[in-house]
Amino acid sequence: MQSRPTIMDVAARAGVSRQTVSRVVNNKGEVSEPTRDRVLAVIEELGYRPNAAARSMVMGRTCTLGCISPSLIDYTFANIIDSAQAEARRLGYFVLAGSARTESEVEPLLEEMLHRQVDGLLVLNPHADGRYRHFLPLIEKGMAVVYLNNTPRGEAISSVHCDDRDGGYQATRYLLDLGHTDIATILGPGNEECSLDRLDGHRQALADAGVRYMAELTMQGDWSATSGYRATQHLLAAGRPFSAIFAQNDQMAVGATRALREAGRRLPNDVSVIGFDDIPLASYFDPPLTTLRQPMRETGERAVQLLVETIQNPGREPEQVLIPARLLERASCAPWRS
Amino acid sequence: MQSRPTIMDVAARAGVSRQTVSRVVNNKGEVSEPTRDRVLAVIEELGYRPNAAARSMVMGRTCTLGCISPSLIDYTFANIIDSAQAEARRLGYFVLAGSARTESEVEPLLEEMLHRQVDGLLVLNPHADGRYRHFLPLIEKGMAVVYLNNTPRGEAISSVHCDDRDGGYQATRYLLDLGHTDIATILGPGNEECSLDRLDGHRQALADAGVRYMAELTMQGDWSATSGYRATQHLLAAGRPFSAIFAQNDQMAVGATRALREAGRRLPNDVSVIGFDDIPLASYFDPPLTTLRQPMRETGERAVQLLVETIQNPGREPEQVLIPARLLERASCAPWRS
DNA sequence: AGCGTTCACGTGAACGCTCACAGCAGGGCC
DNA sequence: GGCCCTGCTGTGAGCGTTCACGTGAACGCT
Repeated sequence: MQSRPTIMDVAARAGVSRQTVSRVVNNKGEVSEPTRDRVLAVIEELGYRPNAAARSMVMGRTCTLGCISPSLIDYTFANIIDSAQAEARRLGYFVLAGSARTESEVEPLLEEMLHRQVDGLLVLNPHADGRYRHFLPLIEKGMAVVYLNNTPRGEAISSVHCDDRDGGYQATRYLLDLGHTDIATILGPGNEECSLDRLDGHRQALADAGVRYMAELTMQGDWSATSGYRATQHLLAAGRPFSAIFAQNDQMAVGATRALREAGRRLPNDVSVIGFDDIPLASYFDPPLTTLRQPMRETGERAVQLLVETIQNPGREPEQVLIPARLLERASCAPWRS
Repeated sequence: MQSRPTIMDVAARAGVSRQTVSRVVNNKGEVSEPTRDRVLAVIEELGYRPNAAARSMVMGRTCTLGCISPSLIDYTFANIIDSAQAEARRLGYFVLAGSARTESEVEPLLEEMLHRQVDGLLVLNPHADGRYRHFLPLIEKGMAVVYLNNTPRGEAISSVHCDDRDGGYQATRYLLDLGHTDIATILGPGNEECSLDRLDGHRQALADAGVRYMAELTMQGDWSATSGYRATQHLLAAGRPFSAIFAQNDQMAVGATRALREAGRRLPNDVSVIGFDDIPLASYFDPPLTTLRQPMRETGERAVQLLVETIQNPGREPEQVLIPARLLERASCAPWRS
C-alpha cells in the first residue's frame, strides 16, 4: 500500500498550516470561505483521509465499541449486532464484534478488546456463570458497558432487552383465550434470566386466569430444536395430557412440532404450539408458526444509544430498557375443543 | 474511565527505560532474565495494556481487517463472518464488520473503513453492480482484498468460495441417479456468479447424462423463501411436468415445498426437492431437506488466511480458492417411479 | 489616536509507542 | 595492551493528529 497522504501533505499543497486543515476537516474553529474551499479541493485531489489511529491517540478515545457475543451466527444475536453496528456508525462509532463461544473465551476476547481501547462494551447474552466476573470490575473503573438479552439481577448495570416477562404472559394469555388450560412449556437454560422471565410471565398469566400451574408440564430445553424435540417426546411419554405448548423460542417450537407429528398428533387441531423470536422461516413451517416477535433491531439500536450516551456522559445513571414483544398470529394455534 | 497506565509508567516503576519494556512486551531483542521478570511483574501489577492506536501509528498497520457484507444476519454470511473473525483473532487481527444493505451504502462504509486504516478488506457477496467499481482501484493501489462468495470473472483478484459449479453438478447428478429427468431449477439473482455457476453445473450434469435441458423448467428467484414459493407456483401453473426441483438455496427450497404442498403434491413421493446451503433447521422441515452443505466456516478461515498472507507479502499472486460442497442426504428426495 | 475585540490563521507540545542508533560492560583473541 | 564481538540497556526522533496557546490584521468604539 503506497503511503496515504497526511495532514501535512494537504497543508503544504494548500499553502496553509496543519491546524487549518484540521479545522476544516473537523468543522471547528474559524476558517475563511476561500481557504476552506482550497483545503477541501486539495483533500479531494489527494484523497486525504484523516488517520483514525493518530486521532484516537491524541483524543484518548477510539470511537470503537466492543461487542462480545456467544455467537455471531444465531439469528437473534446476528440481528442485534447488525442493527447495533448500523446505529453505531450513524453515531460515528464502529463495532468490533467477537464471539466467545464458551465462558473461557470471554477473558481473552475482552482482553484483546481492551488492548484496542474500545470506548465501550456491548455484552450479548452473557454466559451465565461469568456474567459478573469479567465486567463488574471494569464498570467500577468507569468503563461503559451495556448488557443485552440477559441482565444480571440486582446490579446497577445498563441493559436493553425484550420484555420477556410480558412476552411469556402474552403467549400464555393467547393460549388461555383460545380455551387451553393444559399448557405445557419448554424452557431455555435455567441460568438465563430471559428464560426465567418468560416462565414468570407464563405463570402469572395462568394465575391471573385462575388456572393451576403444573410443574409436570414444564420441560427444560437449551434453545436448540433438538432439545425441543426431546422435551416434547418426554412430555408425550409422561402421559399427562396437554393441548398446547409454549416453547420459549422458535427452534424448540419447531422441534416440538416434529415430535408431535411423529407421535401422530395433528397441528394445530390436536395440539397448539406457540414459539418466541420469529425466526425467518417461521411462517414457512407446517403449520406456519405463531410466535412472539422479539424486537431485535430496536434492541440493538437502543443499546448502542445507551452505550454512547454513557460514554459521552460518564455520570449517567444506569438504565434498564425493556422493549415489548409482539404476538404474531399464524396457524400453529387453534381454539381448544373440549 | 480513569486513564490507563502507559509504557512510561511501567518503565518508571520497574526502573528501566520504555524501550526495555517494549522489548519485553513484544518479545524481541535481548533482555536479561531478572529484568524481564521485573518488568512482567510490574505490567501485571499495573494492569498495563499496550495502546493499540499508538502502536498502529508508528508501525503503520492496524492489524484490523474490514469486512463488508450485504448483511450480518443472513445465515451464510453470519457463519462466514464468525469463522473469519475467529481465524483473524488467531492471527492477531480484528475484524471490523459492517453491513451495506444496498449498493449505495457500500461507498460510505468503505470510506469509513479506510479512515480506520484497515490493513485489508474482506468483501462478501458484493452487490453485482458495484462489484468492481469500489475495490479495483484500491487493489491497484496495493490494498489487500479478498472476495467471498461471488467472484468477478476475469480479474486478478483473490477469492474464496464454495465450488458452486461442482455443487450444482452434484445436486443434479443426485437427482439424475434417482431416476429423475424432468428437473426444474430455481435460480438466485441472475447477476450473481454463484447462481450462474450452480446453473452451469446443473446443465453440465444434465448434458453428461444425455438429458435435455429445458429452459421452461428454469425459474428465477432472489434467494428468499417467498421467491421459491412463487417460482414453484409458476412452474405448476405452466403445466410442464417435472418430478424434481433443484433450488439454489434452502430458503427457496422451503418456499418450493410449501407451494407443492399447497398444490396437493406429496413430498418426496410426487416431487423431490433439493436445496443448497444447509440452513440450521433444514433437518427439521417436513420432510427434512436434502441439500448441499456449503463449507462456510472453511470459507471464512481460508479467506482470512489468504488476506493476511497478502498483507504480509504484498507481492503475493492473487489466488482463487474453491472449497467443495457436500451432499447431505435427508428425506426430501425419493427415486422416481415412472 | 488609542484601546479592546473578533477573525483567521500558525506554532510548540503532547498523545504512547517503536525504530535506529549509540553506549557500556565483559569476554576472547592475537 | 589493543582489538573486535556479543549481550544488555538507554536516547532521540518520529508516526499523524489535536489542544492550548500565540500572533497579526482589521474593525469599531470612545
